[in-house]
Parts: sequence; structure tokens; C-alpha cells
Amino acid sequence: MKVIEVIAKIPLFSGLPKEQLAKVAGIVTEQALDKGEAIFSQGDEASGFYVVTSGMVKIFKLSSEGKEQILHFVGPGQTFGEVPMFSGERFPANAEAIEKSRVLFLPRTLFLELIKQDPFFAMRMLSELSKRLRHFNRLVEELSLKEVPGRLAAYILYLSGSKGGAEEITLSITKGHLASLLGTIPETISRILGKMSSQDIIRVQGRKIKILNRRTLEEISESGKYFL
Amino acid sequence: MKVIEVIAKIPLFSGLPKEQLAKVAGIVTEQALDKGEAIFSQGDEASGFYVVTSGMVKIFKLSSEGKEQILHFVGPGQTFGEVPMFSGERFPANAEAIEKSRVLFLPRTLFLELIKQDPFFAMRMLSELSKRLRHFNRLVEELSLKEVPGRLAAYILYLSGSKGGAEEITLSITKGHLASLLGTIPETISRILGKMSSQDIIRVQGRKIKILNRRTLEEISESGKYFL
DNA sequence: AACCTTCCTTGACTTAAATCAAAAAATAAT
DNA sequence: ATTATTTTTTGATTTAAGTCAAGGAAGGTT
Repeated sequence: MKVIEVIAKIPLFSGLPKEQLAKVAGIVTEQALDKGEAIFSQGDEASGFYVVTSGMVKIFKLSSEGKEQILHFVGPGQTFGEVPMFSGERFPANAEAIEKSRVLFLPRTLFLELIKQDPFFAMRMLSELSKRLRHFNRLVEELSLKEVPGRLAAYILYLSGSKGGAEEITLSITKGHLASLLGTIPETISRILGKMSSQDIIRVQGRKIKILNRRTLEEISESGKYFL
Repeated sequence: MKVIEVIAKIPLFSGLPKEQLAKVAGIVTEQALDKGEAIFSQGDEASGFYVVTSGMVKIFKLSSEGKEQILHFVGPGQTFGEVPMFSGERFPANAEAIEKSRVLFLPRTLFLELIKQDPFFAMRMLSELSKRLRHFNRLVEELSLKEVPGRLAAYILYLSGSKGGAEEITLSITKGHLASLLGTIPETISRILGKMSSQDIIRVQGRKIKILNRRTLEEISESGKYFL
């Protein structure tokens, strides 16, 4: 697919007039990444931001002991690394492809120009950042106020909800990544899923999770409590 | 002080032409708040956002058991409640004055108009939101990857001004609020401060903290580990 | 001063979840 | 297929920090 077609499909750019799109297409550079390949690290100088065109990228923090906290995953059409565009010059987290992926790099200058010229572009960017703020809002709430079973229940319900109340969902990530996203470790996830299965709240087969008792799951999510 | 003078001093609005300032001044409404008074609650409909003109406001989440996680404090000149302006219509957290305060309320419509008319205003807003994203970034990192002593050490160092700044700092909040900001409880803060004092890392007198051993404090902050 | 809140500290105890270790399953590679 | 690598599970143990309870200190008010 041509770069300009790819760009036209990215929500951030959709709606831009054709000449603008062509301009963007002329400036961006594409990058192919293997699984596990790093895109940038915390503290790196940021001279632009990225858009995923295929594959999946994780944005994460590392502790000094090597524990990883995933902030979020970025899939096709989504952007990452925009924050240093506005305040500060360095990336506040790490980015790494978790599967074979392609990303576009957009230099800061292009970006600032678009904002100045097009108030709708600015609005779209504001909307994007505020969505991310909401996400962090929830992440902080869960990390601080819910126990791990509550976070896991909330995540399962979130996955099921986005598919319009589907009773069976499929994880698009490993359970290890899920653990890191929920601020815990694989062992703990494994134990909780096991316990929930034995109580017929869910049924787990590999990456497929079937919700058997939504009501209980909601209680665990809301109260943040669940006795193993 | 006149409302227009107050507004002119708010970073978000500084730089706006006089007619714009006058327009803003004509639209905003002022609100006086007593200590402990709520401004909005999570889930409330948002029809605008706020600027603190005096006093101090806390933005926080509550667990179902009543535990509080403070997201941040908002002081004079700073804004809060802008996120629902762009995505969603409801406040994602609670806001409450922690001392006698005054806030200005700015309706959403005014705001959207300013953004459309003035790209610099949009830029300033983007800069503000990205600053907040950085803050959440750090909060998530600390909650998930550092133990409480690490978070506390980082906070003390932050107050002192990361470089070889002031050796004596004064908390502007209660230790209970500090606990809530760091995602823990007053007892834990008390114990850690006590231990650090007994090891001559700091000296605590009421709300004043004197740094005696910055090196050790930095180690605790960076490694996130400290054996009580 | 004496009173009353609010805030802070200390001690004994409990608990959720991390760590360590090792095996079993599932995927991918040759 | 067979091996190799990654992912997941299970069990025993440790630990950081939360809970409960009660006593002090500090600050504001009359």
C-alpha cells in the first residue's frame, strides 16, 4: 500500500485536505521492526513522533530491578511518542515492537506546522491526549485502589464490553504482557485465573476466556476485592 | 482584585489580546469555597472547567472502601477539569478544596471558541495536557515499580529541587495528604520518616524536613528499595 | 487556659502479592 | 517430527505494607 493511502486512514490525519496529506506523505519515513526491537528508550531525545501502520508496539517503564510496567499498547492507526512534542524533549517511557511491525516517523516540525494551520488538527490532538489522560487516570486508580483480581476482572469486562457484551473474548497479548499491563507478575495472573475458573466465574482455554458469571466479575471489579 | 486582572495572570490566558481577556472576564463566574467543600465528583456532567485563583484544590479518586488516591494538587493560576472538554462529558475524578479557596468556572463554549480562534491557545493547552501526561507517567511508574520509601524519597528530592537544591524543605500539605498522594496511608509514611530520621538521612520537625544525607536519599529513590 | 478537633505516631497483627524454584504446556524452529 | 524456546502453571516461602487500636501532639476556638 502507498504511504499516502496509509496516512489517509490514520484517524489523526483523516479529514486533512489532499495537498496536506501529500505533504505529510512526502515527509514521513517508514520503519520496519522485528519482534522485540526497540524504537526508543526513556530519556532519548525526541525529534518527532510515531504512527503504527501494522503490528503492535508496547509503551512501558522499567524498574531498576528490571520489572516492567506496560503503560499501553499501540496498534495500527494509533500514534505514540507525542508527549515530548509539547513539553520537554525526551521520551518519558520506552517503546518496543512486540511483533513484526511497521511504523511511520513524523518529524516535530511538520507537526507544529499542522497545528498552527489547522485548528481541527489541534482539536484532534487535544482529544487524543485527553483520551490518554483518561486512560492514565483509570490506570492510577486501579493500581492504587484495586487489588489484582479487581484489575483483572475490570480488564476482562473491558474486553468483553468493547465487543458489545460478548461472552467469549480472546486476549491479543500473552498473559505475561497482561500481567505487566495490570502491574503484577504472570504467577499472580495465573493463580487468579485458576481460582476464577474453579469457581465457574470464567472458563479459560489458552488465550480464550469465556465469561460464565458476569455479575460476580462486576462485583470483583467494582469492589476491587476478591478472596482467593 | 478585578476578575480581568486575575485572568491576565493565569498562564493559560496570558498573551491573549485585551478584548479577548475582557470577553473571558465577562463570561467566567467566581466561586468561593470553604475547606473541605466539594467542587465536583467523579461522574458529574462537565459543562466547563476551572481555574484556581487562591487556595488549594485536590483532585482525587476514591476506592469503594473509601481509600483516597490524590492525583494532584491544583494551586493559584492552575487549571483543572479540562479533560472532559475533549473526550467524554463526565469528570473522571473528584475535586475538593483543602483550604479556603476561590475558583473561576469557564464554560466549555468559550473555551472551544478560543481554541478555534487562536492556535497559540491550543498550543498552550496541548502543552498543559502533555505536562499532565508526564506527571501521570511518573505516578504510574512510582506506584507500580517503587516501594513506598522510594516514592517518599523521590518526593522529598523533588521538593528540594532535584539538583543540590535547598537542604531544608517545608511540606505544604499534611502528612495524611502526602500519604494519599504517594498511594499509601499515614501510618506507613510516619514509620518511614521515623526510620529515615533514626538513620540520620533526614531530620523531621513537624512539616519541616532537613536533608542530612542526599546521596542515600537518591539511592532509595532510584533503586526504589529501602530496608526498614 | 481549657477545650476540641484534626493530625500524627507507635505497637501488634494480618494479608495480598512478590519471590524462588521447578515442572508442564504451548509455540516456534530446524 | 524432534528439538528448542517461550509461556504458563503450581507449590513453598518471604515480605512490604495494610488494618486495627489506642495514645500523643499540635493547632485552632471560645
